[in-house]
Amino acid sequence: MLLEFLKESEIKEANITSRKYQKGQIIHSPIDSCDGLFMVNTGILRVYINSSEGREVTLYRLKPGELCLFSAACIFKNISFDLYISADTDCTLEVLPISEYKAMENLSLSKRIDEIMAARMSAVISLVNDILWQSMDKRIMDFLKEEALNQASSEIAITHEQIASHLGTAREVVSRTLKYLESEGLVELARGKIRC
Amino acid sequence: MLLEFLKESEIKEANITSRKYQKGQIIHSPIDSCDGLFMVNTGILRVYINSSEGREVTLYRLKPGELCLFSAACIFKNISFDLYISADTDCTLEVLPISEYKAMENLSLSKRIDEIMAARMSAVISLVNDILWQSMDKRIMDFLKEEALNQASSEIAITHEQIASHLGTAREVVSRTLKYLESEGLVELARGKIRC
DNA sequence: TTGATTTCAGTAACAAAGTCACATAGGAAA
DNA sequence: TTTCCTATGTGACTTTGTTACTGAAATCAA
Repeated sequence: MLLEFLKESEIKEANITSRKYQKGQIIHSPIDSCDGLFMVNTGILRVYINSSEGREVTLYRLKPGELCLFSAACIFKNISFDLYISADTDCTLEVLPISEYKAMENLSLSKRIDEIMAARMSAVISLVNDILWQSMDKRIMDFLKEEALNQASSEIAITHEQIASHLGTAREVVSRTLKYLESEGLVELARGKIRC
Repeated sequence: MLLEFLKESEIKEANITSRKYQKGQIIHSPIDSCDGLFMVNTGILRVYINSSEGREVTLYRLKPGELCLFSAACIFKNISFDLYISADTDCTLEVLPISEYKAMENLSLSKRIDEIMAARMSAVISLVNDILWQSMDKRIMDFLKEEALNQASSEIAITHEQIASHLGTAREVVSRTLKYLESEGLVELARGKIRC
């Protein structure tokens, strides 16, 4: 899929490889600042940041067909954030080594990256909007619905702690809110899973 | 300054114009989705979003020499956010009409836009970090310090309401926090101005 | 200049969300 | 079964957001 953005001549030279990751594995952290350009083939990636106290928040998730830019953070100057990327499910990626990307002079790829960047910006701005102006009830329900789609089941395998890490809040807050949602009949709770 | 990214031949053809705005004026809103590519010559722009209840939060600010991408939102597909841009101080901009940008096939300009976009992303991610994990005290003090630099004076002309709009919170919260900061001797308050 | 109006700031009472310190409960492993 | 680890529950408290006012300072109009 990565190939569609490359010219015929580039495809021949490009040393595109494939990688597999298991659910939960960390694919990229600030330590490895220049992995390559990833294209998601199967599975879902989670892109997130960390607070100094170890709390997390998911910025956006990447699905099959989507290109992961910041795994190759080094190609962008002026960035000062520490992004982490992990496998939200088992997944396979296509990787274009960064040296090959840098050697390319491909206007359509560059324009395509402009667009992808704008889409990621869109996601993060939408996150700001949610954090500031949505109630925790709604954020949790929205997250559960999305997760039910991702897992293709209304019975979601997830802990309160994991939900808290996605939403950037505390586990206790998630537990408390889920209890309330259960009392309203909106979800059913069990250890490590939620039906909605 | 916009010119430095353009080729010789493009400069000749480019119909770059200059615009002036006064402090507080709205430069771009979701209604005008395609103004052109702005370069800040003098002054400071404020890029922000609005909640459905009319609350605001500043995503980032643009200073002289910086390029404003989302004033030409139409050049990016996949964006679904409603950005507003206003003049934080009196300012002058150089404008490259969007039709001219679209006609260009300029790899270095496109790569440059990748980088600028990454820098904006950096700012918004840093905002997420602040909103989630910084105390209001610190966010307000940091904002005041930045504002003192921008206004080149420790006596800042600003209302509590305006600070609240920058930080995405309520005026009452700013008033309460400023009172506390004043009691700690960190700021001096007067109607419409703050010394820090 | 004075009174009316608008804008800015203060405040109290309450609600929602985050923090801290622990208690309990379900499963897995020994 | 007992032990232990992980997940969840809960109460007390702090911080931030909301609502509904009040009063004070600036501006405007006659």
